[in-house]
Amino acid sequence: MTENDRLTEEKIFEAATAVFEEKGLDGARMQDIADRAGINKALLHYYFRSKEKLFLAVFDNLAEILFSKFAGIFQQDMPFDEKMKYFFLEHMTFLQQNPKLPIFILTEVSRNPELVDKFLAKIDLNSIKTRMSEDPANTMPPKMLPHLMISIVSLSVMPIAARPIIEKVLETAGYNFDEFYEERKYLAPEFIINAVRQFKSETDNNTTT
Amino acid sequence: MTENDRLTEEKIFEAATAVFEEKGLDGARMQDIADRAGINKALLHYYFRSKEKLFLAVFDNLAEILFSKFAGIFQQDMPFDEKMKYFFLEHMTFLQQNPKLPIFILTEVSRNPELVDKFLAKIDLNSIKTRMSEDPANTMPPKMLPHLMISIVSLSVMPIAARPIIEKVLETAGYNFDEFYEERKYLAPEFIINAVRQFKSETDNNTTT
DNA sequence: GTCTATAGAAGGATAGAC
DNA sequence: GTCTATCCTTCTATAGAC
Repeated sequence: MTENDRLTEEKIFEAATAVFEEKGLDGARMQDIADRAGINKALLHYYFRSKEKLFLAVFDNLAEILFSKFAGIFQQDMPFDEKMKYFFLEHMTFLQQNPKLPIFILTEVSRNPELVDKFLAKIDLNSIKTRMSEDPANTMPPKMLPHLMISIVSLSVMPIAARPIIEKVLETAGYNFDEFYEERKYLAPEFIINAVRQFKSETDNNTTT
Repeated sequence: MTENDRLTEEKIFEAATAVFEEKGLDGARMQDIADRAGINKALLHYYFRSKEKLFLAVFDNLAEILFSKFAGIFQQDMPFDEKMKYFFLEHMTFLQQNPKLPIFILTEVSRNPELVDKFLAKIDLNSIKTRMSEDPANTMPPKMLPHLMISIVSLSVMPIAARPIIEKVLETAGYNFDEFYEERKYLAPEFIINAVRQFKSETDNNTTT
């Protein structure tokens, strides 16, 4: 029955992931998770002891997924401009398929900052930094790197995190969110590339002056 | 006792604002709000009937504050570059003083999108659009305006919304969040201005070709 | 208007049968 | 391993005294 075990535990885990992602820790109900998994509440506790432990397992997994997505893409070995185009295409498509993920992580982390430590340990930040600083960025002071990286992530994440608001505003102006989002996959990297190129030439000017 | 009424209702409202902002709708407890306001639970219901009604009052007020902040700043009458510098300085300082506000609004709206309608009615989107399109942006297609505006807001909001994560990552690299945040008040507008300037010259090239 | 006391419902967790 | 039944706590909400 080990096969059966695995299946049940997995069904619970998937159901819990969906419910926590949708409702958050406080809004999630063990009953909802049980219903969604097609079993009863008692089994949840048999497999995961408590709501908190179940939540931590789910959070851990989701945080890993979200952050390995950053890391994986940044670590691609290609020129900066290509990397930007590749990142936004991949990352924004990923978020499209996981629209609740950013808000879930941001909210839970905001209300319980200790959660951050758990998943940051898993990520090799240095290798991302190295990869990023290989390209045009090496013309900028190291201090600028965090700004650049956070700008990149901001442009990618916000449209999904604020989707209900953006969608309504766009509708008011006669635009469609899905179209907007597809456009943005291509415009966002241009935006970054332009900003960096401009910055680079400014730095060059300063240096040559 | 009308004076006293106003005071009590206001105390409750302030306490509720703090608790809802911190814990969200599901995590907030009427008991916490009562304690914080220095009264008892029964009085909450005397003034606001139910938790939901109290929440709606609080949400409404906070959404108004957050969005009037956007609108007010964008409506300033000054050249585009100045407007950007002014916006990031004002807005990021405002968020610094209200760090829980963005996550609160984003989370509640994400879990109950109907909330959006309520506060969007209050905002004059057209006047913002007009103000924005007066400047360099009138060299870009109208379709680009939403992208630009959402990019601006993204760069301003994300550092606060993701603060616990960013803070830890920065620390790992030997940087300090507060310093980073102060730098960003000045770097973010440069970033936008550069990206737009570059775009503008590209458009010009295309036009002259 | 403000309080104490309590109703009534819901949710997390466990006992015990199969 | 899975279920039913139930305990116990917590939370919203109200009744009723002052």
